[in-house]
This record gives sequence, structure tokens and C-alpha cells, in this order.
Amino acid sequence: MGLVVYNYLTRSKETFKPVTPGRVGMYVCGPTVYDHAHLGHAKVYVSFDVVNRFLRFLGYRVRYVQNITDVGHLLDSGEDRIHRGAAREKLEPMEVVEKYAWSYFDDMDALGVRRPDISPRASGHVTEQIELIQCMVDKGVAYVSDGSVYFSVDAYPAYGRLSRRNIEELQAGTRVEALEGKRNPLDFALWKHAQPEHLMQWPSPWGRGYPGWHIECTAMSAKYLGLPYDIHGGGLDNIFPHNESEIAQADAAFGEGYANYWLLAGSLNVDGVKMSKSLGNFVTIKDALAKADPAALRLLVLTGHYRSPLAFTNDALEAARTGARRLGAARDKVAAYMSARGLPPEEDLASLQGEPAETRDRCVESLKDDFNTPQAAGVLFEAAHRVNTLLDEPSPPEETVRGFDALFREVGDRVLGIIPKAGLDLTGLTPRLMELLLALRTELRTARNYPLADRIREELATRGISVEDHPDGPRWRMDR
RNA sequence: GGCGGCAUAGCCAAGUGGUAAGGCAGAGGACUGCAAAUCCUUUAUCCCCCGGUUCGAAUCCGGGUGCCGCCUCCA
Repeated sequence: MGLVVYNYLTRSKETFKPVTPGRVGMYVCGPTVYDHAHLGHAKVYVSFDVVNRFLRFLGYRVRYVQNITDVGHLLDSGEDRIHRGAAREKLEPMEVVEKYAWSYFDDMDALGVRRPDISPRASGHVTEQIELIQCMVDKGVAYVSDGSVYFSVDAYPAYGRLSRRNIEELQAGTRVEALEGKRNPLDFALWKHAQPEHLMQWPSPWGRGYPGWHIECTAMSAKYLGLPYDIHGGGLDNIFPHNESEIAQADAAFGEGYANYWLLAGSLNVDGVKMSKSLGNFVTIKDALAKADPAALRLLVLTGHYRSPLAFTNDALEAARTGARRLGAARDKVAAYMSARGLPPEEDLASLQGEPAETRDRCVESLKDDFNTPQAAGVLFEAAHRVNTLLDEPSPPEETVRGFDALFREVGDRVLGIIPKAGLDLTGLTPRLMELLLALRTELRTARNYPLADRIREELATRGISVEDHPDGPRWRMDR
């Protein structure tokens, strides 16, 4: 079976066919960097990380573009999010952007999220956005009003196609004031006129101002991926108006189609409602990482399907931690067996035979079916159970164990990233162990058990560690 | 009000026509100086409710109930 993805444009599963055989262009809406990221962000970006990794696993050459929004994303009040952050922390807007962009990258690195190939910033692509807007003005689908430029939804009948809304219904349900110089309340800003005191502003054909929120994604994805491209991803909560408007802009300006497949991720819920900044019901990724292994957090996210909402509870987090440990323990047990017998790791998944091959197929088929990570993870848990049982037998079949080892590495770790890293962090462990050993030796000396105390010192000496007894206690050092 | 989605064991969660994956928690057992890990066994006669279609439905259709998302703040 080929790769099948659920496409929000058609609301159905479709066989994936890239524009250029063997290559995939993917764009995912990135964060607005004005505060630390939370687990809700982790769900979306870990989900698309698996999409990215699995596409590469299948042999596609992927170009993954994910923007950093650092201008133009407004709050209800009309205040720019970046300005909000700048005012809060008494920083330059670009200092806020730097701080939280790096915070975000650090979080993603810690979560084992493979970096996008390009992370373009909106503020670095104002020229491209202006050109795109000008193109729409020239074609008559956008109009200038008091130094701002608006997209005219009336000039684009297909508006609402992605989110399944129609313009009339939207108009009927518009919440109050149409405001400013909009011809239609649904028209959205492409370019906003800036007051002199507005901190982030650029010159444009329509005066000084700044780009609207939706335009950056259209401009930057078109620039780096060309049109049409294959996959557009993001959170389902942005389907309207953001994603809808992206499509409208691209179609209106270029008429070449935009993204062929729309993959949108469900939100992370707490007590039934979305984890979000505004509700304050969030756990930052940094806080979560202080308590749980990255693999555990990934497992938490990936035990649910990416399209579905996921209920976050502390019990679910605990379950993920324990589950990830279980996978790690099985992987370690297999690795120890391989090491003890000097078995070289199997590098070629395609060459697997028997049970491991069946397990591989079940995992891959699950992932090919719209990235069904819960099912693939379930299969790996069964594999862990199976290999644990095998290794308790007198003579485990070597090829089978090797095959499972390969699966844990290639699927469990490389594609899903749900198996904790092998090996312990030994940093600082030696001093702590020496402290323990010398404390025990001191007790022996106090009890006048000198033979055993001396034996500890001698045994340590043969290992290059000398121990000296001083009035204030023992000291040790590595001699070599 | 409009549009969309969800409802599966104590918790998280797959499964979209053929008779309920997986994880956590729980129970019994093996092993163990104790503990942990590991292993074995076990835990939903049933998938929100009521009708219908079908030889057969958690899965399809109709109605109802509850919850959620979006409707220019949000990944």
C-alpha cells in the first residue's frame, strides 16, 4: 500500500502523490514567538516531525519549511503580539523575537524534533509580502484603504472552500463592527497602515506599515517551495481564517494552486478544553521536560492520532513516562544480548525475515495510513513484550533478536522517537559513587575492620585511583 | 445562531461492516534476602441513548443527549 493521507481540502483520505516524484515540499505554520512554547505546540510539531521523518524513511527527499511569525499577528485588542511581549519585558521587539525563537528551537531540539530545512521569518520577508500584495492589488482582488490593503472576499468566490464556510453565512454571523475602511466585514488585512509610534513598520507603496498575519505564509511557502507544493500542515484551530486566507491569497495572486494536501492537527485538551495561552491551562515544554524524558513526551503525543484532539492529564503523562521506560528497557535488554554475543546491528530493515519482518510491516502500514502513530506504537509495545519473552528463553534466536533491535532503532527511535536514549548520563556520577564508597570505608575503619577498608583502597589503587586519609576525611584522585 | 468535529474499560487511546489494538493503573502467580526490573495469567458479552438498514454494526442511516473547536486572539 502506498502512503495515504487525510486531506482537509476534500475531507477524505487520498493516496499521496507528490508534485515531483520522489520529492516532497512541506510547509507547516510555525509559532508566533512572544512567549515560551507549551505542550499544545509540542503536539503539533512533534506530529509533523513524525510526518517529516516518515516521509524521509519512505525515501522521499523532503524540504520542510516552517515559519517563525515575528510581526503582524495581532491580539483581539489590535495590539501586535510581539509588541505585547516587548512591553511586558521591556525589550526591543526584535529582542523578544530572538529570545523566544531560540527558546522555541531549544524546546524542539530537546524534544528531538528534526529541524526544518528552512525557518523563514516574516520580518525578513517583507519585500516578498509587499510584492504579493501588489500583485493582488493589480489584479483587483485587493484594495487600498487609508494606507491599509485588504483582500476582497467578494472578488474571490471560492473563499471558504477549505473550512467549509460560505461568505453569506459568515456575514450573517459576523460579530459586530465591520470597522475601518473594509468593504466587506470578512475582508482581511494584507497590509496595515502603521501609526508613527508603532514599533515595527516598513515602507511600502501604500505608506509605512506592516504585513497582515496571513500573507507571510503564502509569500514564504511560495518562495521556498514553489506552487503548487505538496503538504501544508498546522493546527486545526487555524483552519479559519488563517489557512483559508492563505489559499485565497495564493489563488488570487498566482492562480496556480497552492498546497495539494492539507494536514491539520487536533489540539491538546485539558479538562475538555484546548490548552492555550489565553486560558492559562498550559504546561510549558521546559517544565514538562524537567519531569519527563523527551521520548515520554513524544509518546504522550503520539499515542493519539495527530488529527484527533488529545486529552492531557497528569495520569496520561505518567503513563507515557512508564511506557517509554518500558520500551527503553526492552531496547536495552536486546542491546545487551547483542553486545554479549558480539552481534553486529542489522542496518537493512528490508532484509528482515520472520517475526521482525511482520512487525516492521505492521508498523509501516500503520504509518502509511495517514500516520497512524498510536497503532505503530502499539505494535512496538507488542514487539517489546515479545522480545522480553524471547530473551528469557535459554537460547533466543539471534536473527529474530537482531531484527527487533533494528526495529527499535529504525522505527521506534528514528521515525517515532519514542524510545529513551540508550545509556545513562554519567556526568557527575563518579564523584557521587566515590563519595558513597569512601563513606562506607570510613564506617569500616570506625568499626576497626581494617582488612576490608584496606582492601577497598588497594582495589581502587589497581584501578588508578589513590585514596589518602586526612584529618578532615578521605581524599581521592585519579593517578594516571 | 452558523460551520465542523468528538462520545470506546478507572485513566490515555487505536479500530469505520464480520464479531473490541496498545499503554498506564488494578488483580493473581513466577522470580527475589528485601525492593525493583522482567516474565506468565487476568481486567469492556460490549463501544453515549433510541430507532432503522444488514445474515452480521462500535463501525452505515435517522433522531436524541452531552462535550469540544472555529466564526478574523491561539499550534
